[in-house]
Amino acid sequence: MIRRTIEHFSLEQICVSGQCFRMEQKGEHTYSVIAKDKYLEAAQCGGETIFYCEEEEFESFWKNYFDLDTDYHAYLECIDPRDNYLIKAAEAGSGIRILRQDLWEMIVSFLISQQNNIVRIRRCIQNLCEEYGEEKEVEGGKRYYAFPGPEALAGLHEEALKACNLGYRSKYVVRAARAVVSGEIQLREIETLSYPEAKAELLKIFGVGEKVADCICLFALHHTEAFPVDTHINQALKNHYKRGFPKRRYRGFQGIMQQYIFYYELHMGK
DNA sequence: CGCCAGGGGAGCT
DNA sequence: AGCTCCCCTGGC
Repeated sequence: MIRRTIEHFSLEQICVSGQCFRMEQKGEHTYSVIAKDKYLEAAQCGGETIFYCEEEEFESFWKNYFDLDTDYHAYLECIDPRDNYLIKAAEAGSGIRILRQDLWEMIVSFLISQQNNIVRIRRCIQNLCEEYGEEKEVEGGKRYYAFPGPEALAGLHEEALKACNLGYRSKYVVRAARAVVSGEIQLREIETLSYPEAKAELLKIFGVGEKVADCICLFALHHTEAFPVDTHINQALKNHYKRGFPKRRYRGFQGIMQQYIFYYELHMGK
């Protein structure tokens, strides 16, 4: 069990920020997360966060996963004080972190996300994991399912994934899995590339377009200059940035600002 | 039953 | 860059 007081960190905000589909609220202050083959429960009371895991696992995995070594205060400080909208958005979502998630998981998750809502995306991924992920067990006896690797999905027929509720996105996932297994798409190599190079590689995957590629770059590769534009962001840009979002001002970390805006649009209503 | 929207994408021009 | 068409579920 690890206790930490962390500035600009909110499990609740991260959970509903829409970048992770395997994090859920368990109790009033408690959350569970599954990432790769790992399971974590965490709680937040006041300014203190409790991670229910061994120190070794916290240090070697979760600390990096939650991006705890990054100074988000510095990002918040950069915001144009005259930009009332962004100031409000960032205040509302100041506890958001850009998680460092697994590349394959993000490819599949955001392939599934297209023309889909968050509740259903979560269900699709849960179905996928329960059906094809390896079953794991934590000490308390609690069972969970790891995310299925490309090998586990490459041999499937499209119809099999339709049973997981993926609908027409099934073929995207199966084809992506085959591309990885065949070596046509090399995940380890993509991880070493710059943002434009990685994005170009990801765009080669059937079913991956601009928006999905940017989500993968931001949430898996931590290319914080990626600025995914979906319908909500598009709406916000139309309403608040008629002359375009000031990407120059936030060069290199527009993606952080995107998350504040996305969170604000989705949860603070309009 | 029909209609439509939900964090798009492919394939055109 | 902008357009059309495609695609699957769930809610109304």
